[in-house]
Amino acid sequence: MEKQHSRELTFLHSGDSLRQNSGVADRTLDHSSDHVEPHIKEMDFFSTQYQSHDHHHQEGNTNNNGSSSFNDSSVNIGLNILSSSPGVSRATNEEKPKAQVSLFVYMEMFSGLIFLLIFEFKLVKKTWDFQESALKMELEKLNEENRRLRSMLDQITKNYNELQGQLLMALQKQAHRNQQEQKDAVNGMASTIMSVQQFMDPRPSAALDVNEPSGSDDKTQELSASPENTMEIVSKEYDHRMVQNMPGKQVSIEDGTDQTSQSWGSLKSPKIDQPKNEDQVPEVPFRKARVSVRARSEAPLISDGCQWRKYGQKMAKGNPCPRAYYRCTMAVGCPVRKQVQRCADDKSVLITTYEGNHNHPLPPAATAMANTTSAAAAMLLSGSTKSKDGLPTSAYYPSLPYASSMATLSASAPFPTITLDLTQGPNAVQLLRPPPSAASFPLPLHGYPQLLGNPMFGPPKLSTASSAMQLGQRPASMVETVTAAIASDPNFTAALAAAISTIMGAPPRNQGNSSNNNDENNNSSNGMGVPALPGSPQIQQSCTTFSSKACTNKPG
DNA sequence: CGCATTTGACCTGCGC
DNA sequence: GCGCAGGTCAAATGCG
Repeated sequence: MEKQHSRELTFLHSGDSLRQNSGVADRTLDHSSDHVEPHIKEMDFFSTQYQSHDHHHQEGNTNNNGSSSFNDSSVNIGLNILSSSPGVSRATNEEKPKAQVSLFVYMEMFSGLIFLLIFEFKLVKKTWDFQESALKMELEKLNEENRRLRSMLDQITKNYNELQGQLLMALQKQAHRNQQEQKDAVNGMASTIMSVQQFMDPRPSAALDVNEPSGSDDKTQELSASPENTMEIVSKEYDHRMVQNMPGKQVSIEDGTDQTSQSWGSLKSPKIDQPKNEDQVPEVPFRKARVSVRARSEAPLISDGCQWRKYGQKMAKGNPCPRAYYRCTMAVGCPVRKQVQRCADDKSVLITTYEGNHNHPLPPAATAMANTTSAAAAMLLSGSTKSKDGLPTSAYYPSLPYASSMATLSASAPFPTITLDLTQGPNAVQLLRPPPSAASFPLPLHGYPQLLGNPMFGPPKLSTASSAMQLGQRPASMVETVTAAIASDPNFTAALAAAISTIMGAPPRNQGNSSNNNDENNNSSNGMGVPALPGSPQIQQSCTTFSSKACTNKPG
């Protein structure tokens, strides 16, 4: 017991004096180990009584006896320790100073150690405090930046909403004008198509005969008699519907529903009823459009933030991988469905095809994808339905918020399908350049509440002359615009020719057209990313491809 | 036990 | 009219 204490203390000694003392201690131990042991057990090194007493005696010894006292203190240290208590005899007190010095050294060591520990603790605490304050400052900085961004976002949102309101107002005004000028528009369109087709393809087209203006009031009915004019009817319906629904649309926008979704929900009636007059237009089911997203993923599903329930799985022809069918379950009656299938050529590519629009608010995680698909669908639908203006309707290039790198309009799918290829590099979209005469306008706002209501992303820009015309220009200027576009861009001309050929039910004439794909590119492009115009008589099949991808679904 | 998934049957549209 | 293929339904099954 006593030996252990001695060893510890000896080990803790430092400095010359301490080394000296360690020798003293060793000698003491060697000399009196047998006697000291029972007494040491009762010793209290931490007693204040001892400390003050020892201190006092140590000073006295140092002054009076000097170093000699150290030499003589080698005997009976145990007794010395005991004699440090008050009331001991004088004879034993002679040995006391030397032992007290040793004790004092130990105590000094302890106190030094404790001081060191406290110092170290304070140092660590200071470091912590410093780091904590640095972190706090950083956090405050981030908070401040967050507030700044928030205010910017609010400002942008406000501006966007204001612009949106102005746009809606302008569209409403334009609607009334359009109704009055629709006859002229039809006449202008017919003559434009005729002139363009004669320009591109001099062969006579009997289909054009039905486009001759009849001059009767029931023009739509007459036009609907011929499937070749379905596109035009649809376009009129679309415009009328869009304009008519705008005021009521605001409600839908607010509650997150849209008529497109509802109509898409009724999948059993994809065909377009041919109205007898324009008053019946709102009952016409809207076209189904699909947005296919290609992304590399090993997971069976890409996480788009929505909740889906699988309701079916089929083996699709031409693909060894099964196609799974999912339904959005985030809200009761949500019409959105999606199909998930791995690419037959590249199993690492997951093809997710979305259909419909959500009729419920979306979580932030789902907003990006929903915006992307909505924007893509809007691009597709707005393009094809504005084709009455005689322009290549998909010739715009949205900056979709979800990093679409390539947009493909599929011609082989039963419904208009646009493919967003996320497997490509981000620069791929640069391949798709807008026509020179294009003007930038937001997407048509019909049926896409997510586009309207979500301030996260600005409205995807569409660069299209048709958009320009629809949103602002008078239909009377369409012919001029078409003429200018044709004159200015040969690619545009080729695309238009292909589109019009498609409209007229004739196979596309590849005048300067590099696309010869028969499967998906029947309505095809000119190889410059300028799409042809969809709008074949069967609306469901009216698809346009301006970029053929290897792994798009090929039903049938 | 409730919910999600699986899977075969059924429906519908389209081409021949 | 028939067959094919895509899409959907609903009972069966699995899982937590």
